[in-house]
Amino acid sequence: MPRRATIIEVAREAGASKTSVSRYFAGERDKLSPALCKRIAAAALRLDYRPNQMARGLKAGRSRLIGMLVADIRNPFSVAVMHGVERACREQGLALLVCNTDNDPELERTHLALMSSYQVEGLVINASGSPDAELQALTGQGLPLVLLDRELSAVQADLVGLDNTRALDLALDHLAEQGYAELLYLSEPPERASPRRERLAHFQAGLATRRLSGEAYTMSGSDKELQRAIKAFLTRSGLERSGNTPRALLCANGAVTLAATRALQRLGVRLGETGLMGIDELDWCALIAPGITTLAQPTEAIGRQAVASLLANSVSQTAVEPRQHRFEPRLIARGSTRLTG
Amino acid sequence: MPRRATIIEVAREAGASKTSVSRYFAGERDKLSPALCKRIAAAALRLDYRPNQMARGLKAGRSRLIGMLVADIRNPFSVAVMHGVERACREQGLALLVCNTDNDPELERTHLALMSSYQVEGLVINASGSPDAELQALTGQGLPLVLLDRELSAVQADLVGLDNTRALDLALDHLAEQGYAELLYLSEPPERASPRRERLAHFQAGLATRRLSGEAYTMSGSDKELQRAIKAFLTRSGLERSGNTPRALLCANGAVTLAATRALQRLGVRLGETGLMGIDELDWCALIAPGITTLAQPTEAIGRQAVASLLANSVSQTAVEPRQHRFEPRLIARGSTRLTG
DNA sequence: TCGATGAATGGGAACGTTCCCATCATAGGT
DNA sequence: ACCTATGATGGGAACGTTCCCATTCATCGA
Repeated sequence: MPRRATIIEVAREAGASKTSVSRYFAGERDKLSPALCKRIAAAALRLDYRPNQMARGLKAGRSRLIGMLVADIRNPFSVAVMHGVERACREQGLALLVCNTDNDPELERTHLALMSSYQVEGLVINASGSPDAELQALTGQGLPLVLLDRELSAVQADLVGLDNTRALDLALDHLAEQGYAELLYLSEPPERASPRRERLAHFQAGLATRRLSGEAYTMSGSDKELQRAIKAFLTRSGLERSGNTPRALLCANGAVTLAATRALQRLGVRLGETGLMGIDELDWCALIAPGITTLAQPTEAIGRQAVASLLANSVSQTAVEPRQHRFEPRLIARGSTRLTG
Repeated sequence: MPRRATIIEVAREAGASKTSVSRYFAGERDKLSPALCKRIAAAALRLDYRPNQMARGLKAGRSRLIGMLVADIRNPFSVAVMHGVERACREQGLALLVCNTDNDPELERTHLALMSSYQVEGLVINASGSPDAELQALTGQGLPLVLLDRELSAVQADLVGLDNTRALDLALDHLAEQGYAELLYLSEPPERASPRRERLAHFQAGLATRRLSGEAYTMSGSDKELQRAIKAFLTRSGLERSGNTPRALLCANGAVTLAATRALQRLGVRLGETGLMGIDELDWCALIAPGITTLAQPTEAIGRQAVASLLANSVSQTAVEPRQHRFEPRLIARGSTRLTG
């Protein structure tokens, strides 16, 4: 079983020194004479040489590795962003070490330690808990961090994510325009995740100016419970105006949209007549009866920006003020927010 | 900015030698006296020491890294398997380096080289092209490989994936049982991906014994084309029996199911009356009108088995005969294969 | 009492790089 | 002709580990 060739063997084969070979592969070919370059290239090809990244990482402290910590890898939003991150990394010649925490703060800590032990050069973090101490330690060591989607107040780092203010403005405008007057906002528990809090807050804040009435429900447990809450919202008599005003559900993210759709189907509700709108665009939103209206996040751009921020922060070692990169959602209007009456 | 502590510093702090500290962290604590263990533990804690995996990987040749090459990271099936792989790795103290090739054979080659340069200890490969030469080189170096879902005849490696024979038997049995007699099998181009070929072959092979008639259509291009093909299938007069026999569509994977569902909706077809069934279970299959019948793959198990195979092959250096691990799908019967008439 | 055994511990080379510094030739300015 | 700047190249230490090989010291059977 042939061992992999080392830089020394290439050097010997090419009749050069290991320094020259190292230079060649470190992209300093302009410092080498064309003749030497050619010899090294030939030798490397003959021996199928590839620089050992472990050795590189050890000596130079440059692992060329970016870590990405994802709260839930089965969330299509996360995967879509990851796709953007991956592309951006590739363009920079970086590899991506992915860790999924399954929303377990304990596992999150473990994985953070793991990534740091691999000397990652940057970390994209979609937090599940609040590993503040760990992250502070890492930034303290000069490791560039980017927070993805979820904010962590104790951590000085750039944030990339959705412009939640804009998102809720868009959503509320659209729903109001379409004639819905009473809204039920559905969200997962907002305590731990900052976008949930922000969205909820902006939902509440945006109602008055549009003369909408609305309330929020937090999905804590079972589908059953959610179904009951929706039913209660839909069947009770009008609040502000007399008679039955058009009502709509607004879902805080893709998971909620899924659960809400399920519940509405069980209740036998006709979409459109009862409005339904969700943040996050998913494959199937176009397929449910008249189509579900969504706000699509520019996931690819978010991913790319995450890497860009990382790179920017690793260049300027001086601790710059953390920046926020908020991206605009795109409204995809479909039948679920079209009153048929 | 504090540099990270090294093994030497821990040794000094603990009043021990670096060898002992190394032993401690390599899991050879039983070779150390309890007193020394305690001192080292305390020192490591005080200095927040973490072994440098790059150095480890260099010296011992053990990177503790597993590479996973995914053809399409936005495919929910791939992500689900990846989730299983990740869990299994975690249990073994392995980290996962993920590369997405976006179905680009060229990129696949690049990523293979990348992973090998990180000295991964095993490779899970969901191939997009046929990087035979590269993979042979890697196995030649003693790197354990596992093929995921897609077979590569030139490569001697275990395969984990779906039992496609069983899958098509299940599908055809179910459809026949439900009273459908004429089938249209929809697939993406079967040339390059072995499961597509296998499924198609077993579809064709399984028709006769069940007295089904069927044909296959390959989705090459636009939704429009697919829609036209489906329409042709549905509207032409009965083939074997006179009159209109019940007809059904069978989709080779999740992506096809999505496209077919879209097409059927455009055509205004009622599901059930026209049967629809797909391989791969997706979030939304339960949500489309009467529910779409699917064959669910045990993705988690597939992922775990991939890692298990890797581990098995890295222990026994003797080239064992490659094994195939074929998993049974689970039928989830829904309304889309229930004749209402 | 003594060498043999074995357990606990430590010193140092090696893993494959990078990078500082040295060397050497060539050329250019005086 | 000489000194120096410049460019091409190479030697060797170092990065933080692991692991082979000592070394020490207590224990034990004869």
